[in-house]
Amino acid sequence: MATCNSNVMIFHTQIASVMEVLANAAVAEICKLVDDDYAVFRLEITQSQKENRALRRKLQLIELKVARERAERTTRERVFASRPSSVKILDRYRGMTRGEGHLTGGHRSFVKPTGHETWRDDQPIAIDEGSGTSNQHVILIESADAKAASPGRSSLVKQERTEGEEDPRHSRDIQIGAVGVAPPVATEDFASAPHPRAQCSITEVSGTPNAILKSEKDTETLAVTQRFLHTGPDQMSAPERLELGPLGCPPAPGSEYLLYGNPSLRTVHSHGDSDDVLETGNDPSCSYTAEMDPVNMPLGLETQTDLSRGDWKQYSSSVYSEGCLDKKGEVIVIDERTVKGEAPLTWNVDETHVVVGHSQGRDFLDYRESLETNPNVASHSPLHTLRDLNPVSTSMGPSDSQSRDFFDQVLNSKDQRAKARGGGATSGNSKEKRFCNEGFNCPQKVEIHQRVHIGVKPFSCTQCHMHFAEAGNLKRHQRVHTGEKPFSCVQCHMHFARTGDLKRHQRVHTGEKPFSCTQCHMRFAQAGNLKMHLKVHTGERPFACPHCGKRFSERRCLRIHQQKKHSIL
DNA sequence: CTGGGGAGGGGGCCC
DNA sequence: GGGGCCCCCTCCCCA
Repeated sequence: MATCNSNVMIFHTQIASVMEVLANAAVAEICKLVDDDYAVFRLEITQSQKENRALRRKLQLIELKVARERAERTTRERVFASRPSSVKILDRYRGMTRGEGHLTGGHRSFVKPTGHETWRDDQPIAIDEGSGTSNQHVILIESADAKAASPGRSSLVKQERTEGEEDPRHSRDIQIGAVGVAPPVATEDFASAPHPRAQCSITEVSGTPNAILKSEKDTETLAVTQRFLHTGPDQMSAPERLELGPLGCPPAPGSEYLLYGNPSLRTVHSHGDSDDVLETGNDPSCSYTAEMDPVNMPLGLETQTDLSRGDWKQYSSSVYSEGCLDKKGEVIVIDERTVKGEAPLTWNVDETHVVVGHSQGRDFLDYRESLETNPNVASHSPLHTLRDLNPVSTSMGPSDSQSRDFFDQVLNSKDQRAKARGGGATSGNSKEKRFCNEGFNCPQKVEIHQRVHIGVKPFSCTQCHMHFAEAGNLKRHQRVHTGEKPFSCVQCHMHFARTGDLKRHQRVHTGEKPFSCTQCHMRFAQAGNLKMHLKVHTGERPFACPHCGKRFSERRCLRIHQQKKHSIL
């Protein structure tokens, strides 16, 4: 019995030993697994940290670039300030101030003649005073060095506005300036920097105690920038230089394009080496996904105030593209996108242009008309809606009911406009249907198309105030400034900037009049002329003189009448 | 002086 | 990105 008990004890002891060994082995295995996972986790953390550092570095490069650009502009402006004789004041807003909302005439006043590469001090420039109420002027300041390096490109374009100006941009400037944030120097043209072809686009606000400038992304950047301006980069402290980073990006090229606006009204995923991809959701039909992560968007979102008060500038300036301008010959790289052509591109980060109207006033007119015909539009217009958007809640994805409402309203507005146009070969509901119910294979096209609806016009001309939703339109527009008219008529000596103009002109020679009146035998070479002619039959006289009540079929007739009868310019 | 046609300039937008 | 079309605006000219 004793022997049996002894054997049992030994057996239990052996079992305990085996279990201990097994337990130790299990613990070791678990520890090994934990260590492996921990190593992987650490690796992932390290990679994330590297990515964060890279992004931070990219941000710092942008900040430094802004500072350099501002310093350059300050220097230029000081130089130009000593040359008042080179200032030319042009009223480019004649039409708008007359309520015509059209800039054509104004443009013609200062578009340099073909063959003249630059405006010179001794070159006569028509100064069209236009209306006495005109309160906007453009000052073209010639830059000798820039002219030498880049003939044919005006160096500085200043816009002056008087105190009566109601331009929201101006209002924002006043608002910003009132708190004494910005120094009384030049504005920021984001990518203008020392470069042979560099141009400075200065938006100067006059009529205020101090020339009010652009807002800063944040106060820290402002402080560094101001020190930079006063001391220059070499005088900066080492930590500041380190913080701003080296000049990884070369100075911005000379620019005729200002890529106005804030791509981050919704997030534009166009980074890295990958293709420009807009992660706009699965629905390609005008899908719209916006992301804004405050954690990953450190550019002063906390400084955002309230877009409803007109702080779009601050807003956009804090979220401008983190892209880096680069110039490779004639290829300008912006945010990993390349734009070929003579006209380089420039980021202008100072504000977002959510433009519902445009210079010709057509869309503004449409908006007014919509107000007249549909009072509800007044409270649901894109303008109102944009103002009402919460600047912090930038998510405009389908889940955002407010944003959905916004787009519904904008789309309705556009639809109304299309209906107002009516009758066009491609106008009407079918066109609108094509706008939004058909998919876009290319995400970039989605983005471009979305601009149609939300009115964002990120491409801005550096030589005038015009903004465009598409880069191609900007390029086309710049022929207005360059005077380039590459299309010539073989039957006469006329030249045109566009093929369509030439094609239309050639009807003069061919006698083709494809537009016929259904009420009479009249035929016309242009649809617009037919439309005007139709008023003869309808007796439509929509333009009434506010002074005598006389009505006219055309606005021009009313204007002439007012000029001659009432001495109203 | 006004009405009306001819024609060019230029922006919006789609393909 | 460029082409093309649509549309609006304006100027010019003439009856």
